[in-house]
Amino acid sequence: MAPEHLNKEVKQELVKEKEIAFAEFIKRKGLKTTRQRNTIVSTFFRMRGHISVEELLVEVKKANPRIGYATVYRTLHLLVGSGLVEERRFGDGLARYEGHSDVEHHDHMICLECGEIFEFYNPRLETLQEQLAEENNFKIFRHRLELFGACMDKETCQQRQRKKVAQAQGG
Amino acid sequence: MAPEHLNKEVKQELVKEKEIAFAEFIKRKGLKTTRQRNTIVSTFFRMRGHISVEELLVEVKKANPRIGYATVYRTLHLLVGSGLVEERRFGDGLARYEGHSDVEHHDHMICLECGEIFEFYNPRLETLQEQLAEENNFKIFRHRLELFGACMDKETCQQRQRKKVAQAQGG
DNA sequence: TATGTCAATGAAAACAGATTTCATTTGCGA
DNA sequence: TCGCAAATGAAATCTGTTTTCATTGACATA
Repeated sequence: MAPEHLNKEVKQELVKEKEIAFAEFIKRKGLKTTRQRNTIVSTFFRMRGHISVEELLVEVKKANPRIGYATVYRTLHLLVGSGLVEERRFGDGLARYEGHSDVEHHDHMICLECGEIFEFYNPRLETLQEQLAEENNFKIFRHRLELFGACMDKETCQQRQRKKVAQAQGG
Repeated sequence: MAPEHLNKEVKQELVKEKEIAFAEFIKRKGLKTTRQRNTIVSTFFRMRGHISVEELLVEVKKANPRIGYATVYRTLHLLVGSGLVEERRFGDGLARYEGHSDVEHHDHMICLECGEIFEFYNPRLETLQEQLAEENNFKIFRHRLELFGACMDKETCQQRQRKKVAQAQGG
């Protein structure tokens, strides 16, 4: 269930949740709540997509024209630090920022030795797949990614596997 | 079969092939072969991994100290344009360059409507997976990535599929 | 509510990587 | 060999981001 299928009230609820989560992060770190930060954070979470600093600043200035680059940059760094926001860089030299979606699928890492299955999720991976699909005129409905290997935590697990694979290198 | 399993002669052969491929690209574009470009290109292909401009320049200067930043940048852009080299950007603000491997596995895009299977390969996707695995103390031996969706070329294919998916949104 | 402290702010300067400029050199087709 | 467009190299410039620093403001404590 991706965010675009959520209705408006639910979205606003999510925005509020994120603002609260950020406020908690700020408090936890012993930092201060300021009008500027509130403006920037709530503006950010109300925007969609991959947001550049420039784009965000434009919106922020509508609420408070005195807020400048520096504060936007600093607040974005805090957002990234809080884990609520992801920084991305495509080829154009601009940093772009994206709020995490809360309800997402996950991919898998599967240990061939001990059978353990790790779930993971990475937004960059998702975006990249979308990009590749778009370049190939393909529209993704769902995908499956499975990484097969060995978990490094368990020494024996890793070592035993290495021998097995040496003779039969599957791509 | 990944590059690290190839022996030394085969590797040198690959380097030579790439140099030739680049020379052909240069000729095709009506550009000129120069000592500097040859030096930079052959130095680059003899290096491993994700190479920054700085790193490359250091090596290049060992062969010809008069070669400067500008020429290295310009040559790298040509290499990227030729398709022989991939530009990457991680978070550190430095562009990094990586020569394609020739013998690689591929992933799949699968059209659920017409059943067509597209093969694709993208180095960024591979690298990202490696990064994620490393962050999770996981060593990848192989992986499988399948993108399920619809090919946009065929209008009907795309449209019909969209209806089907609307009711059963698989992640 | 008033006070003191230290983080936060904003404007401008600084910074860093990448690109462009421009005078000079060089590759290469005629 | 000649002519000319492309390439080079050093320096200047550009652009996105970070830092500086004087000032403001949040908030714990009195």
